[in-house]
Amino acid sequence: MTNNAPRPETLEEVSPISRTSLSDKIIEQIIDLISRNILKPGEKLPSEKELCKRFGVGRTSLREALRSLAVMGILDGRVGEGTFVSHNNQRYLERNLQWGLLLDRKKVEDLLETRLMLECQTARSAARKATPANLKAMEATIHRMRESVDQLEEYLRFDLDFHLLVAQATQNSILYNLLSMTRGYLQQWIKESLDDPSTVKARNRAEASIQEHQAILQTLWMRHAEKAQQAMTRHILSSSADLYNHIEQKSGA
Amino acid sequence: MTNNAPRPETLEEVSPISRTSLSDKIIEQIIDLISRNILKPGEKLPSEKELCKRFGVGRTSLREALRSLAVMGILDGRVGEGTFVSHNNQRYLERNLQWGLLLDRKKVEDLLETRLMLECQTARSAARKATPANLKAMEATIHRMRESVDQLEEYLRFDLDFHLLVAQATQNSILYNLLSMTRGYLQQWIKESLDDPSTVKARNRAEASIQEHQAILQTLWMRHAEKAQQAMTRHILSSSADLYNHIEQKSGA
DNA sequence: ACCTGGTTAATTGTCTGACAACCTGAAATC
DNA sequence: GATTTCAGGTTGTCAGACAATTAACCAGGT
Repeated sequence: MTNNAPRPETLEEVSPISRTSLSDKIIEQIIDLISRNILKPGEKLPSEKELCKRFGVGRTSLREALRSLAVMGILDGRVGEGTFVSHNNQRYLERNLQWGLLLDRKKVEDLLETRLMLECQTARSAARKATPANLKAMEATIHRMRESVDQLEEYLRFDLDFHLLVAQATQNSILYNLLSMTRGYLQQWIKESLDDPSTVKARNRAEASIQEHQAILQTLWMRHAEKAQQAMTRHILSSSADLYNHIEQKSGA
Repeated sequence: MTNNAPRPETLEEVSPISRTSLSDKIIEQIIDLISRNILKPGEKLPSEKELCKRFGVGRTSLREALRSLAVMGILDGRVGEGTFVSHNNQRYLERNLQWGLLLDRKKVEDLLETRLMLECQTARSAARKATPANLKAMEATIHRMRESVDQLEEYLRFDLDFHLLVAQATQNSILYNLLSMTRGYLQQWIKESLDDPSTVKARNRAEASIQEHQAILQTLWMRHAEKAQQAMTRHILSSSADLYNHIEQKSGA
């Protein structure tokens, strides 16, 4: 992001100078403050007037920066209260992919394929790195799925939780973010497809799904990477089947 | 994004009303126009004054929207010329993930692990979907790598090209974007590590690398998904080895 | 015909001041 | 003590102005 291009040696290498706007610089500074944990999640920023004085810029530039960060989900402006650092930076990628996919619909199939890859590789990695605490948490989540098998909303939330727990067990935050955003975006389609009367009974699907989750968890306990990957692949494929039908049917109509 | 929450049936379900700001609504409208291809990539938007009249808002709100879209890489404002729809929406994800990584400046190791997963799965998918034209393009790129084996900059560019061609062959734009982003972010580390005198001779590494690329291409011609994945995995692992050394050494110092 | 320079109009970038909508907390009132 | 009211602060929005930059046009020289 910063302009540290090498000094051009020949005329070919001259690059257009970056006339970064003031708000761009402000954005970089604020992101830097957050990444160095000087601005902590949930914390309130100084007022706009105060920030204007400190940055030495007008309110326009400052506001454009704050607004951009708010749209990206990094800041959160509340009228009459102030501007706060969003406490869930983790959801940042998720939110942004949504903007991106709004640009580029039709990509649900791509998303499904990507998700399959991410999930099965995540399972593989989790089999190696998961701690007993991670696995116990997954166990508890499966239990909650079983209890809420008749409440679609809750059930789906626990389902999502399970997959996020697997991703978390890899201790790879990038992987976690990627998986979280793909799944987050698919969530609405999943719900739609389960509400679709033409699909197999949601209830049956849910119980089969619980079995699959259990199977995945077993392979993780066994720390068997290969089997974990296979179990996850099976699960994703079968849970994607309804989705594909739903999508084809919808696009055909 | 739009507020289509169900009408609350009970008091429990009342949700905080979304006081979406004007600029949020403008952003949604512009994104919608772009996604429906009414605003085409590269096209010029009306001037800010004109847009203010059409949207019926002040210049502040409009500018905050345009600025946010510019930061996300969707629009591109040029002083004295106008505001344009960015012609490479493809770069959108890349750009945003970079912002995300700035927030989360944790480990390059996570990135390397993620890259390994993406690349080997990409190769697998490419083995199924690549067209002869795709494969010929890869062949040409390997040829160029061989010719520029003594010019680090060029060589690395072709190397990157090859991997992007593989990703492109999957015909999955999301996968392509994710891979492009991870690799793009690692590029600077890769160059650093090859300049590092303590690593094995760059020249030797480059020639070994060309062999590996050739091997990958062969498996793709054979349309053998399993072998493609293996070949790519080998390649990434061996190309990552130097990187790991370089990083450990650097963080140790 | 081609280049050169200057002028002008249009456009984005930035600043300032103002007002509206809103929240918080303390003072005033019951 | 509980409730209402009010004052101050904060974000959201608007309007006007100027600066910086660009494109386009036009006249003049070669």
